[in-house]
Amino acid sequence: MSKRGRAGEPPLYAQIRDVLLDRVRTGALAPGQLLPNEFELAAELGVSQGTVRRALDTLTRERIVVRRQGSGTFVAVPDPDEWLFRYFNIYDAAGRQVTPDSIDTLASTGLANKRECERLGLGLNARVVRVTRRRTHDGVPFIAETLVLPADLFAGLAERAEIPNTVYDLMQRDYGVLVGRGDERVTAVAAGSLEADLLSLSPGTPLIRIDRVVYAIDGRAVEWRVSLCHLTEKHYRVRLT
Amino acid sequence: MSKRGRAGEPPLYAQIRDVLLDRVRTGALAPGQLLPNEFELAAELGVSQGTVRRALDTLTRERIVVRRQGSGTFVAVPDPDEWLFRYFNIYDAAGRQVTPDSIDTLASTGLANKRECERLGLGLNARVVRVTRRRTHDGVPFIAETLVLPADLFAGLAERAEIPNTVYDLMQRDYGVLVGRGDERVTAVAAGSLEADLLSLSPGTPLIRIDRVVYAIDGRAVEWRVSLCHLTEKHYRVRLT
DNA sequence: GAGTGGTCTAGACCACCCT
DNA sequence: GGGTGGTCTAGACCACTCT
Repeated sequence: MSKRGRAGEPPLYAQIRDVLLDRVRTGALAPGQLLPNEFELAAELGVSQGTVRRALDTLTRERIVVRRQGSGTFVAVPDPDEWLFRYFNIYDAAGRQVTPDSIDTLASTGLANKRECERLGLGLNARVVRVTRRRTHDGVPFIAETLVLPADLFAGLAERAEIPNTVYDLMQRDYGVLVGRGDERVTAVAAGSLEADLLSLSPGTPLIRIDRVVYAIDGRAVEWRVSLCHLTEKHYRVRLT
Repeated sequence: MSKRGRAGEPPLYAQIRDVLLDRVRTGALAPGQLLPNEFELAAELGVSQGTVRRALDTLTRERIVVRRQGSGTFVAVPDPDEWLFRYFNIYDAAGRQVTPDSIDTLASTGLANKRECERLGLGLNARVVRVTRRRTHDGVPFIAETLVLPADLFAGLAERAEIPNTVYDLMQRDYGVLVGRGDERVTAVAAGSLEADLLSLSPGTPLIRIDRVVYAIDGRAVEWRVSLCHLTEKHYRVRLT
């Protein structure tokens, strides 16, 4: 890392961000841990306090760290509820975010098929963990979904006694995979006989099909999920900015 | 505006942001206009250059201004293509954003009904402009939509010879309404006989229903739109962050 | 070369949290 | 009261754009 931004090199504050992010990724800084204050970090890294601040501001926006005035800067702790809601954008008629439960969860491991390799960016002969489940609201099933995850990243996942309601904080807590962003493709489909059965519908009922790929902060795809949702008095919410 | 952040007062950079935003809103700074440089603004407003920079950084993120190193800071010019794509999140199978055209556009003015008043936050006896149209891709109609706008904000809109393909840059160019954000509710519905006719489908075909309210930067609702979309080989894309 | 925004530094004071 | 992040200032140098 050089002091002056020589040709093509990223600015100092971005380099500092990367250094700190690496410490979180490798576990040198663990979730919940208090970071040194700005002046200590600045001295250690050989930059000014303002540059450290700028790096920490970036990490705050990326939800990697949490800053509390008067207390300090902490590595963010993945919170199950927060993660459940962050990617679960279904709201009821009154505008309240819906809290789903999971039932009939089944997990297995197998060889990835062509489509799975494609969506997850895996090589040939890669193994995947597949999870199927139904999600309910007030006891009524309204989503049937399948999750596909690279088995080498999540060893032993299929053998766990229980798959939690949200897998994203599990990824971060137990497997050290930092979730960064996701990409969804939404379409409308007619319920087939399978979905009709799972969700107690007439075949042909219109459903929302959400095809989601989630990427780790380093860009690797870590989950492909397809959710078929029957939305009555509920909707999928998108904020346009 | 006070120099020191006294109890409860927003920070200086936020106050400066508001001052500059007001100049854009009132037209004192017109779209495309070059702003004074950071030092001139700082001198004029009685703050330091760093504080002005921070305000301008905020306005840049909000897409109110555009900064070009070596050239200066300009008030953003609403660009039809940019605005069309910004809120039109439909992509084809190859991942390319779809460019829609409009046909059969009809506009009229009338008294707002209860639902319209509700969604647009209008008082009783308010008038609205209603626009219906179909949108096509490669000449094939795939969306039927209705737009509802407060008539007092958009005087003469219904009488225009042509309603453009995207109304959002029109709002900003011709009516001085700065578009800030939108909120969409997505559900799946079965095509009724009307939609089936408009989009050449069999009744009962699953459609995506997008119910959108768009708000100006000052928080007023400026459009309520319902789009019924038939997505074959296309999808509605959502980025999760 | 003149002018602009982008980066980086150094230092001050304030508001807030904890003990 | 001592330590932390949040704000604000002043000034330097760099990279980029235009003429």
